[in-house]
Amino acid sequence: MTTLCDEINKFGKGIGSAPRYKIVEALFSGGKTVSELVKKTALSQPLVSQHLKILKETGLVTDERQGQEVRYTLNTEHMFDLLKRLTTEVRAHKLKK
Amino acid sequence: MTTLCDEINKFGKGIGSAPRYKIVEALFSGGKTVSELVKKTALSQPLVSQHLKILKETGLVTDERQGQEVRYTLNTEHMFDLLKRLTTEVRAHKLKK
DNA sequence: ATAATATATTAGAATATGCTAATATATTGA
DNA sequence: TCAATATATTAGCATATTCTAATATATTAT
Repeated sequence: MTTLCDEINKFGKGIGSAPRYKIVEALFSGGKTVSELVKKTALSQPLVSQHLKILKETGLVTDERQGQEVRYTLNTEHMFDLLKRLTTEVRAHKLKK
Repeated sequence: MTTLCDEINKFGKGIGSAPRYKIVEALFSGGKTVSELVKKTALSQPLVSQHLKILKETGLVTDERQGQEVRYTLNTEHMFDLLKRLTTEVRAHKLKK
């Protein structure tokens, strides 16, 4: 079973890397294909693919093949849920003081 | 100047490391001295100090010397603010779809 | 089937991170 | 001042990450 701790930790791993956050940031404006991400982030194609794989494993993005291309999209439901849970913990601590 | 991107990235670096998240987790129940954190996390004293230094640099904790001891506390204001800003971005994207 | 395009995977070098052991500094009390 | 306790720093090794270059796979069109 995965604890909230593990998930937050994975989330942090995802956005804690500069190139990965660059990719996440690019996805805020909507789903993008790998090529589009390569253009937008100025990272090499293999590197983008490698980081997308990690982002997918951490649950931050989802992918969908569309013919020749693969479109990656922010998994906003998951992110939002995680952020909400973490915010709740932080807020609880804040009020306690 | 520090952008939101940089800050979120630093935040991720902070909680993206297993031992560091362990420390952050221990701090959710209130400020603790280094010794207390060493006990609670079962990590070595130098390691805890090293990670606390990083957590301090990323803005996740603050420290305050109390005589012989140093008490570390979660910087909940900063965390809460960051989470709120990130949540806003994610929510905006979520609604856009 | 073959060529063209998009994406993924792999191997290996470069760099960064995490850890332990040893040592240094800071504070307090005798 | 000296010993005791708490914390911080440093050096060096082990491991993990990041990156590039080369190659593999998948899809589409001819």
